[in-house]
Amino acid sequence: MSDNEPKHTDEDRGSYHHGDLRRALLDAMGAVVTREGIDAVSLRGLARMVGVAPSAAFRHFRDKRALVTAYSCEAINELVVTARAKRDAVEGDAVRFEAIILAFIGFAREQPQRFRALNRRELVDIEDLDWLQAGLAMDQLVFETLNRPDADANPRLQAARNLLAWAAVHGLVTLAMDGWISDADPDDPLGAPEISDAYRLLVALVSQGRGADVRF
Amino acid sequence: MSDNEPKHTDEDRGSYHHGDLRRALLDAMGAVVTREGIDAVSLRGLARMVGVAPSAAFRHFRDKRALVTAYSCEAINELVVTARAKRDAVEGDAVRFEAIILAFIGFAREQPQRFRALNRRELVDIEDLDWLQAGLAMDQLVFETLNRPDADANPRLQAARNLLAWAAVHGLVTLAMDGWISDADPDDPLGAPEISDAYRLLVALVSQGRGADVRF
DNA sequence: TCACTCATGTGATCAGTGATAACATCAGCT
DNA sequence: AGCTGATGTTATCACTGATCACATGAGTGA
Repeated sequence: MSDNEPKHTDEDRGSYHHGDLRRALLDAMGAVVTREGIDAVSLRGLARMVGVAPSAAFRHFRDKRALVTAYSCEAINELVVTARAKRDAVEGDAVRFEAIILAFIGFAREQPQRFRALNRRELVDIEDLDWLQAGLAMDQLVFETLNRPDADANPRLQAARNLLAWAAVHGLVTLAMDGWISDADPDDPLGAPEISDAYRLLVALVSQGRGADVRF
Repeated sequence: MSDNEPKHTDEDRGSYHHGDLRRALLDAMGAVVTREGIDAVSLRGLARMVGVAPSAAFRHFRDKRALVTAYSCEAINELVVTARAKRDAVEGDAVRFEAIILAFIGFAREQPQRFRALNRRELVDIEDLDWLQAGLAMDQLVFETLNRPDADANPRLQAARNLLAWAAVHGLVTLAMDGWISDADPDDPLGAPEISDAYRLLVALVSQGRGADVRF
């Protein structure tokens, strides 16, 4: 073969030395995060996986924080895209609201380590423009779905409902993911009947402004 | 002075070499956590603060995880004690419920780094007996307060309400603490009017089973 | 075609980390 | 008095993030 590669043995290949080391590092990081969580990520480990010297990573990321930020960015964007798609696939305010919630819960349940990494705000560079933009997109998605026109509601009450809904979903997901409540029931869509009950109550509250008349 | 101490210069003093190195390490850790967060804690750093060789710490803690576990234990126990005291200082189910919630929110707002450390479940040894017991005490406190006798309520609905309340409070606190929502308003008891609104809505929901008729 | 340049990767090295082992020391008991 | 065990020290290891000088090769312009 005429293209005698350097010492790399992996499936890199591309134009330059490595091809796209930045991508390769992010992909390797994805694998590590999925397998062992974001705290197990090390620059040297990623470099080893990709077959490159540790210092090479610093050509593409100023420091580890920048790497984590870029990873977080991509994860947020993916979450936003899939959530928006699921929301836009259905009609009706209440259903769309529910679709968004379920998209978040689904993401958290399918890729717990990835979702958990998203919320480790202290690990990212909160000045990073890409990251800020991704966060903005997520906020916008959430609020454009929650803040639906609701003629006869007091706007302040409506805001309170939305924040409470956001917090409750976040809390349910976080508590389950961190092991404070079990969500291992395979028969239940949300992992446990109690969680599903709480979720239904929440939906009823936000959709109808009431909760007492939910039937179980 | 007849008690010629070893080379320590600090305010240790006690019976043996150091006095109570275990305590001193935990106290030093408390200082670091409060100032810079739990991720900034290093065994060597603590040993340096206390004026002792790094390896000395391993005489009192099997590894770093054990140290963090012990710290978490003490923090949980303190939270439980103060929350229970605040709850028992008032009368009436609804008021006691609110007192517990406010105790948790207060702890989180007054000692954010400490509270955040509490929730880093992946950092502790979840087999540790002391830690398990502390967690049990907290669960018990929460549930003995939330699960008040409520004759005419469907138990499943009641459980859903309680879980939703727990999750919502946890979510509000977490979101605020992690900077997803601002809670820096000095005029508001919970840090921001939106948070207070959401909190009032939650209390109304859980206390009365409704939310639509809250006045703002 | 040739030389220049800049992006990319290498190797050596640094300080800091958790952890372990061999050694030293002191308290308290017999 | 002397033994023993708890406690602390010193030395060392493998690992981490980070930085430096240096090498190499892709692409460009003359």
